Amino acid sequence: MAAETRREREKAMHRREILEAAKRVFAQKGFAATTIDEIAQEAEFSKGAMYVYFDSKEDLFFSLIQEKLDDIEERLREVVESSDDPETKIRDLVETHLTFFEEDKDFFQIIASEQPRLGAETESRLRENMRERCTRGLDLIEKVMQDGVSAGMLKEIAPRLLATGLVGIIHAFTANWILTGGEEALTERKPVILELFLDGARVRS
Amino acid sequence: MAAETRREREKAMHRREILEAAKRVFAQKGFAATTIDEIAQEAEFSKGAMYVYFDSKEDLFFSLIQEKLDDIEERLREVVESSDDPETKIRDLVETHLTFFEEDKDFFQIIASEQPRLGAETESRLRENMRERCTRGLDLIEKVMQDGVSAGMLKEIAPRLLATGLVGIIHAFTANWILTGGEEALTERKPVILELFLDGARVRS
DNA sequence: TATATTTGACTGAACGTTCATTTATAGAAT
DNA sequence: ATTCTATAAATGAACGTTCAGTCAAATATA
Repeated sequence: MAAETRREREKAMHRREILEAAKRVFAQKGFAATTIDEIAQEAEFSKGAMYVYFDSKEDLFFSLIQEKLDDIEERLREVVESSDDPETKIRDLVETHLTFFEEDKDFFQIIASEQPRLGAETESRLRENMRERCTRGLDLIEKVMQDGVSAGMLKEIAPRLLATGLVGIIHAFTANWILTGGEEALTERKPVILELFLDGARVRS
Repeated sequence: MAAETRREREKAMHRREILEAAKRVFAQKGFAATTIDEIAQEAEFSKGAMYVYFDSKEDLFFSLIQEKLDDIEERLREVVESSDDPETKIRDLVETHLTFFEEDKDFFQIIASEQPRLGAETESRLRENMRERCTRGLDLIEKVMQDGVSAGMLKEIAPRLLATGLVGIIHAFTANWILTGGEEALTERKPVILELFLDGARVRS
């Protein structure tokens, strides 16, 4: 009975297509400025079809976000749970981030513009959920930093700040990469990011 | 004739009040989700009064943004034009940024969430203007980095990337500061930011 | 009294959501 | 094979709401 019918396969496919279309529009306009009509047009379905697959605009948006956040969280968890030393973990963490954003610029644009507003209070359960997931991701990186400090590999700086700093650099470089057209691969910037984070910008005296 | 009447003074004052109120609402909800009615209520004026002082919602938003961007650009320019050495300039640059955001969390929230969408194409002249100003600010910092590299004080890394990295760290720390309630002064994090940017997170071997 | 300021009801357009209807499909009956 | 039937998928017109922006009237000021 695991045998899927063609209808089931097509329905799942259509759902995917709508999600992909929505991602492109949300990335360009942001959640509030995006209309269901635009998404429907981009997905080449009628407006009504949107409500066959999703309950509401919010539901559509968060289905999108959550899938991706689950994805990156899993990838980060794999890196963290690998039994390598802290420095290798940091290098892999950067690699994972860059690869992820390179694969999906649109998703980066979405979180880059919606995440800042997570600080503002809100009554939505879905937004609460998104904040929680983002926090969990940072927690993972913080853990790696904690290990690095304990191992004497990283300076005695609050691990949360180390995590914040590294993610900040990664995001800034990604934004810059998108802004400048994204010709070369984003992952090419991995060495510069690591050099900057690990040893800083100053020439040793 | 430079003598301002009370009416003129009051009108200018009311304009300020509306701008301040708008800033609070925009910071919490973002441009698209903010309504003129909310701003009017926050400012304790009628909706109609908004259109006495501003042409449109966009006009109101960009009046706000531009004033602040002018302000910080001027402050940064002062730092850059001071004839100190590159390292001092970088330290002052960080100080200036942190002081500015500490004075005005709301403004930080606004640019943090609207700036990412500047990458997406748009037909608005005002958005174009905002992008230009942001770019000019980064150009200024890039110039400092360029000087640092030329002076042999900074590593041979593309100055644009150095500027991007530093601003990324500053923004990340500011966002973290706001998210955690902002108890202690943001400027207290200046030493950590500088340590991180100049010498990195790794313990010297 | 004349002028400047402020108001809030109003307008028309845009939006999210619903739903009666149409279209497409899969299986049953002939 | 062909027709019939039941079900699922897709549509787009219609609905109620919200919102940016307007304006005639009211109020305050000089």
